[in-house]
Amino acid sequence: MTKSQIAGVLQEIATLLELKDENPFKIRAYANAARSLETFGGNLSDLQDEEALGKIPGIGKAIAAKINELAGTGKSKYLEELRAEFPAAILELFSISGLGAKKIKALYEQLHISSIEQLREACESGKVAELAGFGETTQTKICAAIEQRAKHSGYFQFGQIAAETEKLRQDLAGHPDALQVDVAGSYRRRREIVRDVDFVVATKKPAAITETFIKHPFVESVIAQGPTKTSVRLRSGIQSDLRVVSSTEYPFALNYFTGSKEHNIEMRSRALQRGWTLNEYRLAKLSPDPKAKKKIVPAKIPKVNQEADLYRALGLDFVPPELRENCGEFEAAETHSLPKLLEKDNLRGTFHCHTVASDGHNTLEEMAAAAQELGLEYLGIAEHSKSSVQAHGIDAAKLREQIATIRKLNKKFRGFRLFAGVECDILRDGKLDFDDEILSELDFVVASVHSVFNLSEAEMTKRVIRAVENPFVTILAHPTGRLLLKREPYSIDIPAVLEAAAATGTWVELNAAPKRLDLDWRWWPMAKEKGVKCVIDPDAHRTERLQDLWFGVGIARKGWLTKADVMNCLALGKIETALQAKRQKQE
DNA sequence: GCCGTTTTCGGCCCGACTGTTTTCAGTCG
Repeated sequence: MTKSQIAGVLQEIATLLELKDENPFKIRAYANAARSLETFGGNLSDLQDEEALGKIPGIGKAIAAKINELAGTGKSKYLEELRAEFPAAILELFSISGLGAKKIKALYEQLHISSIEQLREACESGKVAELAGFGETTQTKICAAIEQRAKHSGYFQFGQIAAETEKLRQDLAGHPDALQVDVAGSYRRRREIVRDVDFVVATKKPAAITETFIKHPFVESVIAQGPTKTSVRLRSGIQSDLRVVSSTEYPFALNYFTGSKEHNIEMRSRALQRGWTLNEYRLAKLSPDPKAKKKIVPAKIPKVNQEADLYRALGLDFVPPELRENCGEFEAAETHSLPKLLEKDNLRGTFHCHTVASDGHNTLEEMAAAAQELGLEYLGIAEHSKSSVQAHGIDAAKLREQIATIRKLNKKFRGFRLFAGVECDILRDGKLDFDDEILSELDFVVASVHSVFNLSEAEMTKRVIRAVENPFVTILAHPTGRLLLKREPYSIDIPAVLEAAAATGTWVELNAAPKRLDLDWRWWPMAKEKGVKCVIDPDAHRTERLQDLWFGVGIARKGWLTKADVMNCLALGKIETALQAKRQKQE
C-alpha cells in the first residue's frame, strides 16, 4: 500500500469513529495522523519502520502499529471491524454539504438510510422532516445539496477558478468602503485543488460590502448570510465565503482564514504558550484559570498591524502563505531559516511548448512573440514525437525541418532565442521514440510517458529511469502523469526516479498546466535535498497558456523552491551553457 | 489517540451561522 492509500484508510477510520460517536479527540488523532502522513515530506523509505513512523508528528504508538499492519498486509483488522458496523455506501453521505456524522447517524438508525439515493427518496416522501432535530427547511436543503453534488464534484482545479476569483477580488477592492481586500484560504496557499474561495475585507460598513458581494453577477445563490460572514454559490459551481472585519481585526482574520487548519492550530498553541489566546479577531490575554496547577503570567501583547507582526509576536519570521501547511515551516521560521522563495519575475525563459507542427494552436513566430511579450529571453519548443499519434506527433524529417526553421528565426531575434527540442515519448520498455542521432541535433530533449499507464510500480519506475539515463534527455516531463480530478498518477517510485535524476543531472519538470501541476509540490523538498534541479514549463499549446507559468511558480513556492533551484531562472547566456553541460556530463 | 521548556495525566483552537429549539446542537471552516 502506498503512503497516500494508507492516509486514506486512516481518514476512513476517523469518519467511521465519528459515526460511532467516539471520543472527538480520538477522531481528530486519526484525521491528524492521516494528513500528517500524507504531507510528510521527509525521508520515509519504510512504512513498516514503526520507530521512524512514530517520529512523524501526530503519529504515536497505536497508529504507527496500524500503518505497519497496512503496509505489510494491505489490511487493517481495526478498519474491518469498524466497516462491519455500517453499510459501505454510508460514507458517501458525508459528501452532502450540511450533513455531518450526527445527522447521518440519525438518518441511518431511524430511517435506515445508507446511500444518497435512499436519502433522496426519503426527502421526497417527507420522512426526513419528521425526524427529531430535522425539519422542512433541512429536508429542502438536503435535496438541493444532492442536486448540487450531481452537478459539481465540489472540487476545482486552481486554474479553473483563478480568473473568476481575481475578477471578484478586483470588484470588491473597487468598492469605496473596502479598505483592504484579499483572497484567503487554500487559494492564497496555492493549493492545486480548491473547494471554495474565501474573501476577507476590512471595512467600516460591513453591510454595504456584503450587499455588493451577494449582488455580484458571478453569484448564483446565497447559502448563508450574517453580519460578518456570508456564503454564496458562484456560477462556476464553487462556494465562496466573505468575511467582513474592521481594520484592526484584518491581519488576524486574514491569517486565520488563510489557514491551513493545521497551521492555525499551531499558531494558537504558540499563543497559549505565551499566555495569550488567538482567534480570527485578536490576540488577547488568557483569563487566569483557577484550576491550573501553575499560573502563566501572560506577556505584554505587541501591536499587530499586519500579518508579519503576528508572526513576530509568536517568535516567528513571516511565513509565506504557500508554506502554511504545517510541514516544517514553524521550525524554519523559528530558526530564521525559511528559504527566500522563487518569484514570478525570477523566470527568464521556459521550455516544453507546442506549435501547430504537432497539436498546438499557434505558429513558432506567434509563440516566440508571446514569450517576448511576457519578458522571457528564451523559449524551448518541444513537439510530440511520432508515437503520440493522438497528439499529431512528428517524425524525424519534420523535426529536422523545424530545427532548421528555428535556427533561421533565431538570426532575426535580439536578446531572445528559440531552443529546438522535442517531447519524446518514453516507450513501454523505457527506450525513446527517436534514436540518439537525431536527439543529438537538438538543443534539448523532454522525455515523457504518454501511453501504457498501467504498468506495475517496479516496471514503470524502471521504464522512466532508463529514459532518464539517456544522456540526451534534458528534462523529465510531468513525472507522474496525473490529470487533476481526472486521472490518478501512474504507479511510480518517485524517490527512486529523483535519485536517478540527481545522478544523471537530468532536470525534473514542474509542469505548470493547471490540470497537471506535476511533479507535485509535496515531493520538491526531497528533490531539492537530493540535488535535483527543477524546470517550470507551461506545456503551452497556445500563446495564452504561456501564462500558466504563474501557476507553476505558486506550486514551486509551495515546494520550498528558490531561484537557485529552478533552471529557467538562468539568463540566456547561462542556460545555453547549462544545456551543453548536461550533455557533456555523460558523453 | 497524541503529546509534554509545567506535565506520563489531562488537556486537546475557536467562532459564525442555521435550524430547531426556548437555550443549544450540528456543521463548517
